[in-house]
Amino acid sequence: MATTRERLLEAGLRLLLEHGYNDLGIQVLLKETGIPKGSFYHHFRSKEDFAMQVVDRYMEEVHQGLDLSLGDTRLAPLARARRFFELSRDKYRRDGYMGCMLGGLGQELSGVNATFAARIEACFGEISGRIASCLEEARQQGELPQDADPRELANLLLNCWEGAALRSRLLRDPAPLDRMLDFTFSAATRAS
Amino acid sequence: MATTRERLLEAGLRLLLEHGYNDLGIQVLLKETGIPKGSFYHHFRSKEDFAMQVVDRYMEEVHQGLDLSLGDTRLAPLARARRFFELSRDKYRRDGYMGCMLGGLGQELSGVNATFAARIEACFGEISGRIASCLEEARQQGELPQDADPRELANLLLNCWEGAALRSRLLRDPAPLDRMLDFTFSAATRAS
DNA sequence: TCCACTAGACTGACCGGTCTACTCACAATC
DNA sequence: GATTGTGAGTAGACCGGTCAGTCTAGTGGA
Repeated sequence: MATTRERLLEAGLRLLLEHGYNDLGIQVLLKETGIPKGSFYHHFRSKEDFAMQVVDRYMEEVHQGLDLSLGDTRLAPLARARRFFELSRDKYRRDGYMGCMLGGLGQELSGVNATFAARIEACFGEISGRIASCLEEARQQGELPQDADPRELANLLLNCWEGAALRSRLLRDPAPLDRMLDFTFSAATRAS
Repeated sequence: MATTRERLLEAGLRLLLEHGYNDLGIQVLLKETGIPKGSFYHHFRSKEDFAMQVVDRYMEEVHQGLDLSLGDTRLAPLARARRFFELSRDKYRRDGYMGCMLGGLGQELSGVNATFAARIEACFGEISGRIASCLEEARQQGELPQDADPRELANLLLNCWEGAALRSRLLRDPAPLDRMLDFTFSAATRAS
């Protein structure tokens, strides 16, 4: 049996994705996990602290996905980048197409909570940075135009992906994700 | 002085964009407007009813933007579509780059409230539909490849826009919006 | 007179967070 | 090796505050 802390974070991943931050009550989390309140506040300073640690946990999974895809040297660099998004899409399917937690929490909280906004933006920065390295490799190998800007392109892919993930969440359907990938990747190879 | 109902909706536009749904208390709305609770519940059945009407109001503004841009026959069809997004960007600037209310409420509520999810998706459908008509015209005039699919392309533009709007909200910066427009519009003209 | 509307006190439920009591594995002591 | 002390973790009753929503009273124009 996993530790109390791990069980809370695990449930947090699912519940925060579904409910968002403000709609998720501590009591619901505790009821779902069968863990009493005293334990929760022993392991976490506050609800906000908890959510932050859930985000950390979420990012661990994201980085695993990046390791798996960008590190797959059997693929050409551009295919590795695309593979990351495809792995993400597969993860979304397992979650019932609820989209991306970063996009969800970012939208909900960035208007009010600067700490959260900064954390989520930092997460996007991390992801975008790793994709950018991969795209730079693609550029050097001639898969992208020589004058392409890998960092800009990585941010663009990520942002468009988040938009597609929102639409996918609304429709509970992966189609917007695939359409976005087809369009942006075929466009990226064609122009700077 | 505007009517009580109008003042509430007006404040709702601003406060829902900033706080989202769950973080916005009725009391805050009433304090900001100086309107007593009895009046609120005279004009609106519930908080959810209120938010729905704020969305309706938001969509009126969106349609005005669409009228202004897509109806501007001095521009070529493709430029009209782009103009709509530029007008939206200008509106975001006036709001302090808080992104799009549809994206915000969609992300926050679509995991829990099916009524809201359907309403927001319908809004996206309306917008996308009007852009698609414009893109169809662009296709007929040869601005887009003959085999381009205007409806798909319109959805794609809108989705990518929403992603860029989220990032713009996180950064309080319009750059992601402009980058997205440059990339997608130059790509759309080039390929199907 | 009538009714749309204003006005705000009030309600019960629920919120995040605190508090004290308790359990139990394990280390220190003789 | 039995006894005792210690602290991490469990357990849930409880707290003040806030929530959406209700209720009754009053107001003012038609």
